[in-house]
Amino acid sequence: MSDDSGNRRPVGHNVHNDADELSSERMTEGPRLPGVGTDDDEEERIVCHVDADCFYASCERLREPELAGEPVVVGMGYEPGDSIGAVATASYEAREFGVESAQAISSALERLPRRGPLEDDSQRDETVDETHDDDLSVENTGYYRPVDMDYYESVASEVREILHECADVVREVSIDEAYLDVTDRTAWEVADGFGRHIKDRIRREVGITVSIGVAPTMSAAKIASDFDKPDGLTVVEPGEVAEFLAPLEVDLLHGVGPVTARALREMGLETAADVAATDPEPLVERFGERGQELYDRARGDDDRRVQPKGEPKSFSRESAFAEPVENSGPKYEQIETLAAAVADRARREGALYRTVGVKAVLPPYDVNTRERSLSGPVDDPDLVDRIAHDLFSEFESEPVRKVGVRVANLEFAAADQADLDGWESHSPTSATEADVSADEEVSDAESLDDRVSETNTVPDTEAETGSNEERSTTARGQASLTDFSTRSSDDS
DNA sequence: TCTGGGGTCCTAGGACCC
DNA sequence: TCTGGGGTCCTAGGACCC
Repeated sequence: MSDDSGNRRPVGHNVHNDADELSSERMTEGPRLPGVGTDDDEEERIVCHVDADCFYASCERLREPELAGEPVVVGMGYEPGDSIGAVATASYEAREFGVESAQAISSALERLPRRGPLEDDSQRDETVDETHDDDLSVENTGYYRPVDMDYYESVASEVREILHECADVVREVSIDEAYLDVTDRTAWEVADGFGRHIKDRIRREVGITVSIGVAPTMSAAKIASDFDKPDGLTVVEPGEVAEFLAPLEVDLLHGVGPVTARALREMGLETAADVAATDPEPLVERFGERGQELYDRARGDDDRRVQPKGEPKSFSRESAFAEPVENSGPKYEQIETLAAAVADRARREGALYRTVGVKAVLPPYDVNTRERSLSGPVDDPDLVDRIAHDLFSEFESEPVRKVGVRVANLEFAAADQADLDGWESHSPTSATEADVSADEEVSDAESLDDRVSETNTVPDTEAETGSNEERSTTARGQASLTDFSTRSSDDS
């Protein structure tokens, strides 16, 4: 896009009494006890939101500099043979053709045909895009590249390193986005210089551009980083927040999607200012807790502190069929593949899971989920497979356009936890590893299972793979216990 | 918007317990 | 017997985000 000479300050400088602007409505804490050193909550924070510009496309340009200035689309599903898929990221040049992220790849191709030798329908995957020299109808075409997460991850980690050098607390939101608490690293008077410093470092050392928003709250910082994209830098000082937000359409507020936006408009609320000025009660009635949050955010109230992200809550894999599938064969095959992938992921990440779920999307777009929880956390790919299979059987004969498998209720076997419980010393056989669950049902016979699986929580970190033999024997031993109460009803 | 993939959080009803 | 209130866990679905 155009080079908008970088940054600008959005709203006039405050002449507000900034302190109350943010804290006057604040909850009902009552008078704050002075000097009670509960938290450092007291202070105005300086929050910085860093958001890479069309990150995947920028990464592709990094290793293929010829793509600079050209329309670039990164996505999946447009390779010969694939027919489904979506745009993950479009460069700004590509966006001018109407290509947007999340768009079906087919409509993207309509708006911006693919550049390259595609004339013959030879199904060769490899020979894509060899020639850029035939400048014949090149004008309105673009470069398409498949998603390469490993590479993007490597670029992202370079960026992360810089961010961690620039702030004490960093919350990575996604591969291309992070919040920084920079309260102790800068001051409002020089915040834009600080932001520029981060941008410059990333550009110099990594080679991509980011947009940055600096504000006293996370939500305002987030919106600010979006304000002047790409390559933007927007600083919203404490007194300016409400003013900065006021003119924004409601759907620009974080957490307001199409559904909520429509509902708000039906309530006559078009902008953040409208929301800020309305009576919060109907909002709460309509949207529950989110309503209050919405109201607060629209007014610039947001007392969340930037915190590091913490452990993941679930892992999942899903995949869509080119067209709805009715035969059970291919569906179960997919389920199996996904179950294995998910279980493998969990194991690689050192996670135990206590819940296994499946997803079946039926035409037109009917999303169904089923899940089952075990009595204790396990690491057991076979079990994931069996449960997934079982849960999915309900959709066995339905047309299905997409299937998924998920594990949740994760537990990460922390090293110190092992020490704490003294597991290592007193269960050398690790006989317990054989998950109760290793035999079918698990869920009934709670009291029995409970005790057994309690022991099964053993952080089985290593030593996993070697002992398969033992494991299965033990499993069988326990199976007899639980079998007794559960088995007979289902099988046969 | 005829809709890919990987996540998070919230809600609501039911089961179950005390 | 037709019955309070509170708490927690489980499941399904929905909205949202990148």
